[in-house]
Amino acid sequence: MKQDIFQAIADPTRRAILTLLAIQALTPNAMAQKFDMTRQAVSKHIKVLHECELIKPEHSGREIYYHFNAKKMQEFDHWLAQFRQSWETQFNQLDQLLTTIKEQK
Amino acid sequence: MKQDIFQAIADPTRRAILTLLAIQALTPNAMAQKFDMTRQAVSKHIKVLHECELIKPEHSGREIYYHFNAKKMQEFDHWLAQFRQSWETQFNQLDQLLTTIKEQK
DNA sequence: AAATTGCGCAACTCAAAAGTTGCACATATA
DNA sequence: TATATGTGCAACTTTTGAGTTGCGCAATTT
Repeated sequence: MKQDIFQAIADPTRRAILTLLAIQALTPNAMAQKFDMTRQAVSKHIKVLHECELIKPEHSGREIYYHFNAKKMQEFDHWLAQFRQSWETQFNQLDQLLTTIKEQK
Repeated sequence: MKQDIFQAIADPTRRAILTLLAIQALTPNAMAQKFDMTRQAVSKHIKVLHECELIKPEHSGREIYYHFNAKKMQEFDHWLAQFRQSWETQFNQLDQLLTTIKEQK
């Protein structure tokens, strides 16, 4: 069952994992040590992140290093794009309001 | 209980509501008609979006128009910023790889 | 004032997701 | 080969969240 990136980042632990992995690749055990949580719990988060391809595994002997996949994270950027115009518009309106108030003085 | 914006956008219906409201302000009833869903169900989504300030109510008689709050949506942009460097780095590495392959030909 | 309309709130059901425990498998080390 | 280590998978419990039904309140309409 394919996971969706929006749900993947909804969880604080998963966001923390992504922040860690953006700096350096880590094994599941290494991640579990960072958070006060069993390895299996972290492993489930890893599974979610992996299924939606936000992270990628790199096998090295019996260890698995998970890497952050920046390309996938860009999908948020694309989703956000539809709102950029809105916030620019709202800020322009704010500017206009401020200008109007200034002129009224 | 304060909601968090990451959880707010995790739900597809709430994302659809945000997309609608970015275009124009709507009442809860108007939203419910857009989706095949009871008004109360939409109302719960509105509550979540309102609690984390992604939308703002504007009372007009007995109707309530909900507006998209672009300023709040920018928080995603800020959160994403920490990863921008990562994906630029990864793309530069891809560029270098492609260049290397090209030179080997 | 009575009826209608638009809303929000609370209680309930049902499904999904987070976390634990236990197990199986592959890779390393003695 | 025997043992230890790193990992994923499955079953289970507990919590969370989406959606419905029913109710009450405030603003309009007749």
